[in-house]
Amino acid sequence: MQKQETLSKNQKIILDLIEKSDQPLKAYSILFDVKKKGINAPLQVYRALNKLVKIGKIHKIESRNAFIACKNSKCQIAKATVFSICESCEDVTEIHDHKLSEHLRDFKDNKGMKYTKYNLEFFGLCKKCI
Amino acid sequence: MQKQETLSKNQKIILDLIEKSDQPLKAYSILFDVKKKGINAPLQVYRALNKLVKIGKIHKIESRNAFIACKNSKCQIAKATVFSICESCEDVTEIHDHKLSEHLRDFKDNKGMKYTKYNLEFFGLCKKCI
DNA sequence: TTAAATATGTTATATTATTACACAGCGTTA
DNA sequence: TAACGCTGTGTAATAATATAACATATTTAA
Repeated sequence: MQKQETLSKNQKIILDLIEKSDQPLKAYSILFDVKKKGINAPLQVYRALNKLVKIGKIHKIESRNAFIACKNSKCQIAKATVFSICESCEDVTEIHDHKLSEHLRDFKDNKGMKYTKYNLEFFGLCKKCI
Repeated sequence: MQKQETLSKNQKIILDLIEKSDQPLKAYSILFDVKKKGINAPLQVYRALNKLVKIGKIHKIESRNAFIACKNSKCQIAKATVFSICESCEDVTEIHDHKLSEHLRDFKDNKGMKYTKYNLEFFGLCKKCI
């Protein structure tokens, strides 16, 4: 909870914007929208985005280069993310599936690698687009 | 098998290069390397890459914007990919884990979405970098 | 109260990817 | 065989995504 309160001015502006959207936003579309709030340069946006990703307030949809708010209040750290993406309407939903999370969390390869994070993206067609 | 033989000139040149590397290559580094073979423009590279991804000969590492050859002869279609990525040395390995694949293949959300594809990337530290 | 860490603002530039246009080769089919 | 669709090539221009470098301010903690 206190994480939210210690966000800086730019971070708050950008998180607000992303939280108002239920779909992922792209960096330059964010930039366009926050110009009226005095944020003028891409770097200002990317700095805020990077921080927000780091603290788990938002996630990056890697295959789309876009950023979506995390609705899971428990998810303070962006270390385990699962998304479904409709390839027709581009609707993106974050998935919280206990069983799946367990499998992913418990996964061990045979190379002795130590995992700290994962990102899973499912692609297909949503109900509306089938 | 016959897919390989029907690749075009540019597609072959670029697949050869990627297959010689055990690590992912970036589009513009590929472009640099194939200039001596007469491929001069980014678009020529991206067109070949897109085709090779589509037929499953290579995969895109989304979090790195890089392309790696698929070593799995069965994997003709890029529809189910799992990678481990070392965040220190950037070593990337494709993972084939039967049990994990099963769980991912069988996953159903509660939204009636029809999945055709997924991509999973694990991040952490490899044995050498721990 | 100084140092370290974090954030800001700005300019320029690097990196990644696509649009648009002209044309070539190949197999189908009418 | 000619017309067509499909896939691929080549080239130029440009769009979209992201970072480097520098100067300065603010907050935090010792």
